[in-house]
Amino acid sequence: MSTSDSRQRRKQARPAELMAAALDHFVQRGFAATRLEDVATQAGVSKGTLYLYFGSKEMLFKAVIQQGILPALEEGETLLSQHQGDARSLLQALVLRWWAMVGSTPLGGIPKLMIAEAGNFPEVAQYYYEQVIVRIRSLLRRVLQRGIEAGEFRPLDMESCIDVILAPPLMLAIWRYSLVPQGCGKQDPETYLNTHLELLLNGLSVRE
Amino acid sequence: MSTSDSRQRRKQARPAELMAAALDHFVQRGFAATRLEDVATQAGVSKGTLYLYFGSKEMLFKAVIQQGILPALEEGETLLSQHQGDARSLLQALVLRWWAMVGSTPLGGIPKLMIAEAGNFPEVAQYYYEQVIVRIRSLLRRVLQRGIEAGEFRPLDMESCIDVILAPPLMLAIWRYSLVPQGCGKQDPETYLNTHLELLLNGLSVRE
Amino acid sequence: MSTSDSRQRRKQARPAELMAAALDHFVQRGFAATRLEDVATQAGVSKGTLYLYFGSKEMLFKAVIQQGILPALEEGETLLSQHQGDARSLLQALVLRWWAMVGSTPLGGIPKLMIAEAGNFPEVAQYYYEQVIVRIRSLLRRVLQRGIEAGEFRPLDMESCIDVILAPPLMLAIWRYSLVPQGCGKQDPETYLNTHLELLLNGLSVRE
Amino acid sequence: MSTSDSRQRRKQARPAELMAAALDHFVQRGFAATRLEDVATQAGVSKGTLYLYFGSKEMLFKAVIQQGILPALEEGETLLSQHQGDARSLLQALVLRWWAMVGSTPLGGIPKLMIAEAGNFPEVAQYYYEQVIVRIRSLLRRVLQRGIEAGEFRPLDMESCIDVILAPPLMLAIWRYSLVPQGCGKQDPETYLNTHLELLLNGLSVRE
DNA sequence: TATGAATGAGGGTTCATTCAT
DNA sequence: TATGAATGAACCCTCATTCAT
Repeated sequence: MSTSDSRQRRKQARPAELMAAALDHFVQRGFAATRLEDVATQAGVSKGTLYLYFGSKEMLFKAVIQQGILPALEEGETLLSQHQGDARSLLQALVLRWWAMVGSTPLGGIPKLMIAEAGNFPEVAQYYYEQVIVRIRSLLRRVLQRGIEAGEFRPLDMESCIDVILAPPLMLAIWRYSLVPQGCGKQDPETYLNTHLELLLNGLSVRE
Repeated sequence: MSTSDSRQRRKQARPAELMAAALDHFVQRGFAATRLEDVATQAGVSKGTLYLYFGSKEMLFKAVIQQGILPALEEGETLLSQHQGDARSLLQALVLRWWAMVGSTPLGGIPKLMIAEAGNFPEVAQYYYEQVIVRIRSLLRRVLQRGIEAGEFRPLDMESCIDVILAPPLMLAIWRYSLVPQGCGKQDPETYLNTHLELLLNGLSVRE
Repeated sequence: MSTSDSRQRRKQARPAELMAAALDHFVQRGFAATRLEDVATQAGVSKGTLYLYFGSKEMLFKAVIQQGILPALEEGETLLSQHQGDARSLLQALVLRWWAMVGSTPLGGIPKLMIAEAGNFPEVAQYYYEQVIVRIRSLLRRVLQRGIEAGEFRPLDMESCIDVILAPPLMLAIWRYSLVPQGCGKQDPETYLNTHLELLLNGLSVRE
Repeated sequence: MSTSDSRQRRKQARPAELMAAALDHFVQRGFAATRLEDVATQAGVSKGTLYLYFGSKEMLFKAVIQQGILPALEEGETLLSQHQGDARSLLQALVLRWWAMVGSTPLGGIPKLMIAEAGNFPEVAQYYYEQVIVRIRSLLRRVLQRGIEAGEFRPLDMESCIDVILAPPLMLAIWRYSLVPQGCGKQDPETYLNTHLELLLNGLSVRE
């Protein structure tokens, strides 16, 4: 090859580095308040370099979202297809795995970002809804269905249940990128998720 | 009199009208992406008039937040002091009243706004945390305490429980101002809150 | 009126002032090399003010062209409809009037500008062609026709003749805004146009 | 040898290829609007390679002009020194040869380029004026002088005559690189130049 | 010699803010 | 009090230029 390895490797890594820096800033300040120069600086390059990889601020934003949602999806689908146990443990595993693989990583900021910017990027919101939310809901729907059929869970309004299952983990991630960095409140994700699951599974379970 | 009543009334109402318009825009697009001209236009005045009532965009923002959180606080405190029934029904009443009086009104957008802008306005976030979140949590803490003491509720980790109680109503409001306006998903607040309460109260309740 | 006269008058005059300054710069340096800040400064306003009257640099350019071609057209049409004499004197009058009313004024730079920027603004070039060139040619065609029918002029290839009539006055104007300002050559428009007409009319005339 | 002939030839030809590509773009879009990357691409090299041959965009521009004007000069001088016939036929030959050897080739775009960029490159304009225009005018002056002395031409203002002789061929070339490529108007150079010469020589000739 | 990734100055454009009326 | 024309700082984006390979 005519270009050196280190150079090649750098070129390969740049987009990911830039997207990571961009995610940081977008999540912390929002799209409009993020200065591309800050993103570039954080990634260790100059402003112009960004444009070698992303055509515009908006395209960078979209790339950040797209790249950010893939891991979550794969995790979920994989888990569901592999799991063998009962619905209770599956639900538990889903929530805890999501936290471990997504919520607790930088990608955990994407829900906050999408919420904040949905009004400015309707088509990205649409995309996020279809690719992420619809799939996650469908995944949870199948789990609930399985639990109800197995007599583990009470039959409750399915869609509402899904929302109630999702809300606490989502709020955990959102909080992490909004008030917590400002020194407001502390989080104990372990305890929090366990309490959520405890309450949830107890709440779902059939009373004699 | 040289100034008519209607004009007087108008002048009196201006700040509130401007804040309402500003809230609309801030919630929908965020602080940075909101143009003061749009706010002024929606309020039916010119751009310059805004500055007769608010010193800057930032001060307008802070005023919007401050005015927006007062009703919620009053509601909660009133309810707690007046309520006579058991903890279950008090919890239920709190959630449903909050939705009726705050969540379902334009003020319901404030949580989304605070979440989105906390990174850009740390001192507002701090203020919001102390004035709203701390109080609401303390309110819920008292309710839970009462329920546990009365043997209605199981003793669970208090702080986590509070988070879990808050998350679904909050998400309901946030959703309402993020993805739902983009045509993503539909909401049935009644069913949703009832399912939440059903699951929650069942989850909290002591098993024999 | 609520706004003062002087302010109103200023507002009214601004677009013309800005276009005059812009014409100056566009003609001298070309579209791309013209800095809007320079245009604004020359017009005595700030950069931002330009955008109160013209949506973009390109729209300013188009406005400059459009406003710039109107006077020339009116002149020509008026002259033709009013003239009573023979074709020779009409031709002479057309050329000299064009110089007096257009070529020697700042508008005389527009042909150079159009020539330089045609490749960058095809649709403006099209517009200029249809609105200016086609009309001028048609005007000259009628004059030549009249002269031939009256036996004043020899029958020559009409379209080529028109080009040959137009070229010297055009070059006179173009020169004025290209090499002459750089200190290259001097112009004596009177003599030049007279020589042109002398040669032309002699060249057109029928030999016995 | 380590370098093949074809590579050697390539290296030798590079500057000319680059200048040809640059001429194309400069003529079509102007200096400022021309991107060096486009020039390099059209010449089949990378952007950086340009800088191996030309120190800057401006130096490339100057080289293009300098290389572009040499052939025209040689043509003219050669023709004058060789010609034996009368002034009429010499004038005719000059115009037609210029068109054949310069005007109709890519070099025909240089007049348009010089006109457009004179304001941005005064020293290039100066150079062009001295090296090209002054010489061409002096050439034509000698021809006219010869014709007047031989009784072929009427005595008219010499400098104006030169301008009138030059204008139509120049406009022919300029048109070719401005409005014609935008689909405005068609050119028939043969007819056009013949009409020009016909009118011109008739106009110059002495009446009995 | 040739490449193309990287740079950063420059300029178009937006919009919060001011102020004369 | 209300207006809206004017301002200019800020920021996105382009592209001539550099340089490590």
